[in-house]
Amino acid sequence: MILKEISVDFTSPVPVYEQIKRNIKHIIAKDLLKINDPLPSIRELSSFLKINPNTVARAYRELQQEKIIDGRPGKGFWASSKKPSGKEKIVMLEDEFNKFIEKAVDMGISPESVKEMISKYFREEK
Amino acid sequence: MILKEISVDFTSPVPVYEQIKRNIKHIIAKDLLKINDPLPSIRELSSFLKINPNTVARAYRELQQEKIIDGRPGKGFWASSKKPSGKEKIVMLEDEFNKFIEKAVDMGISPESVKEMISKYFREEK
DNA sequence: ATTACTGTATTAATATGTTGATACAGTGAA
DNA sequence: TTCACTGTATCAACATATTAATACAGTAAT
Repeated sequence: MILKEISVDFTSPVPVYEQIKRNIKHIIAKDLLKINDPLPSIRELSSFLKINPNTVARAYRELQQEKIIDGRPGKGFWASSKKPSGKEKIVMLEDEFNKFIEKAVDMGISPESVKEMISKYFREEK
Repeated sequence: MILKEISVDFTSPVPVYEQIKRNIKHIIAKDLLKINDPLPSIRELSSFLKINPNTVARAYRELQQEKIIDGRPGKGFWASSKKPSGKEKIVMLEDEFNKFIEKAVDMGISPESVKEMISKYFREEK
């Protein structure tokens, strides 16, 4: 069971439902949860974490909207077989990159410097 | 005067003080405000925008903490001569880029795909 | 139909973030 | 000092976001 893979920090400014989302995403990314594998039920996870079911429900609902997982009343939730395609993910990534570029512009950094910083980043990566 | 360069959208979810910060940053980035040039006083800008002085004060205080501007009671605020150096800005940019990469990892996107997406971005830029 | 699980909806409590009302304090010129 | 401007601090009002209490509804096995 993947329950032990999930933990939250109640002192963090990051909302609990958001921490749960990240946990699940990591679990799926690491392939600890394959297509159609069941997630812990909302009640199971909420009592494990000692939080309200609605908090877990919100995390699951948003993951469902993002097509990461799927679920139905009475059946629970499972890792979606319609996970976002590579193409869809790239579109999401482009959106994030645009936000990053916008921040750079806000800082008054030239596109050339941004480019250089990134080249350096990938060059130094091991 | 740079007053006309500053405007806020009260229907936006972005807080007014944040909009003011961005305005000022853009103005300085575009060199409409050079080192030691005075900013409108807190009261002047707040009455121009028809908002509370505290809202402008918050924007100015945070810009001061970011070393973008400087100021003193009785003297007003002015564009800082100690604006973040190119090196400091690059460090800030690297932090932002790391967050971006972390998001990509969260999405389960390989570093190669990220690299490719970015190359494409700069290739298509005009 | 009953049981024992599932998720869902409604509403309230709580925490946090944003803005405003108002009074206070620093600076420099007349 | 007095005046007219600066920024600052305190507190309250308001909005928004997060979490909880609680009741409701779907599914499947018995």
